[in-house]
Amino acid sequence: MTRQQLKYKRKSVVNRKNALIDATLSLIASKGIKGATVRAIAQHANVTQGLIRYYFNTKEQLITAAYRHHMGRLTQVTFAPLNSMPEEGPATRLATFVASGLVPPVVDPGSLSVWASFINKVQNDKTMRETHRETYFEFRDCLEMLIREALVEAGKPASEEGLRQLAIATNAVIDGLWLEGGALPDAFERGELAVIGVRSVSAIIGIDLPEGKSDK
Amino acid sequence: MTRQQLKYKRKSVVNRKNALIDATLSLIASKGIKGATVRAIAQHANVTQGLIRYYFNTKEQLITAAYRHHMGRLTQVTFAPLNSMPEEGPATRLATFVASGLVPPVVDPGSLSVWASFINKVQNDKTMRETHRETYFEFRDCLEMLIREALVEAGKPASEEGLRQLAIATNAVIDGLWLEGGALPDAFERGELAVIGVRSVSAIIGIDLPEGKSDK
DNA sequence: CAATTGATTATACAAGTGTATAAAAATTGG
DNA sequence: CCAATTTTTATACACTTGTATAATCAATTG
Repeated sequence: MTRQQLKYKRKSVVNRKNALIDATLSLIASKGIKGATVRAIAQHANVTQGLIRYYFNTKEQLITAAYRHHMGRLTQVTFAPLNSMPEEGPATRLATFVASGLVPPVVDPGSLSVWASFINKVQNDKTMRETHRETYFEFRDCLEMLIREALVEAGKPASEEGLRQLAIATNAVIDGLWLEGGALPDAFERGELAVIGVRSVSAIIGIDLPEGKSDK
Repeated sequence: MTRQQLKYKRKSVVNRKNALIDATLSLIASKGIKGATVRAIAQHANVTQGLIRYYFNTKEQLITAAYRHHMGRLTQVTFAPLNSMPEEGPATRLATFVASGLVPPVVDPGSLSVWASFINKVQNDKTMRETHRETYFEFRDCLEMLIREALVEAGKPASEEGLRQLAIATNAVIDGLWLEGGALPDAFERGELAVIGVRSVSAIIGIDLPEGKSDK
């Protein structure tokens, strides 16, 4: 009584894990957390459901890994432009950083959906809460540094408390525009959010920032 | 073979519906959307699970009603202070409006969790998308009006396009601070978000707004 | 190329899910 | 106070969920 089994190709561990994580994020992005069942994930990744447990002891582990992956990608995409222009002045660097978080693929309904789906787990799971906290402060500290340098350059240095508040405010502008762009993608012109973001940050810290981010 | 049935009190339709909606929102706030099962909701509302279907044809209906209820409450709490001071000047009214959305119970982990839990459904369900759209533009249009009046008062009227962008930016500041306050409640002092919010909006629109919102 | 190891599939299972329906209790009207 | 109606409970059901395990196939290695 031999059972006929489908043919398959073996993949490396990281390939499989990434494929499963991608399938998970893709499903959460489109159908929410409820759409990310083990069976749906397996189907989306073109494997059978048993394989998931071979790579992840539990579904919770897969979900947690997917969250880290998503946040890591957001961070990476946002920081990349900054790292590729180490020789520019502080004002330009700050403007670039702000704008890079306000265009696709960071601003995106799916990206927002994934982030939102994890919020509750972040609040209840200690590990995820720590990941979230780190991501947030990584952003904010970077902003604070960029703002400090820009203010020094302009000859208007601020106090530590002042810097903290400016960083919180600037971060809020970015997060708020990111949120709105993801929640109502049709309500804004292309590139509009980035322009508004840079202009607002410019006003908040009291420094003229270069707006016309050359598309190259 | 008569079965022993528990005693109970009958309640009015609106009372029951509200109780079920409250239980739903409470569960979503603490345990996320997955925690809001019909059985858990019924237990939280001290009824048996069958009753839910008596008041709501389907669980989807209950969820949708809960979403409307939550958004309506947020709107109400934010607009209440504004409506209670119709005789104040535009600047004061704007500052009050901004600040009222940046203190509890609007800024709150549970409130954020509920909002986030619905984001995906909002993107996929036409009815909920419309509710969301209306809520957003109700806020933004109100902000735009307050900003317009404040600018006129200060003798710096802006163009329509300029006003639109200022409203988007101001709304983003509020949303961003709201989001951060709900996601990391321990990261900010009490009242800090409101102060930063008013100060930022002040800088963005270029008008001095009264900061010290008297606690009365 | 045979044998062993490791990856993948197939299948089963218990628990939880939303929904459906009949019985029982509470309320109302005559 | 009895009959009719509405609200609430109790129970059942089919389906989905995450997990567990054994069979089977692919790759590696000697």
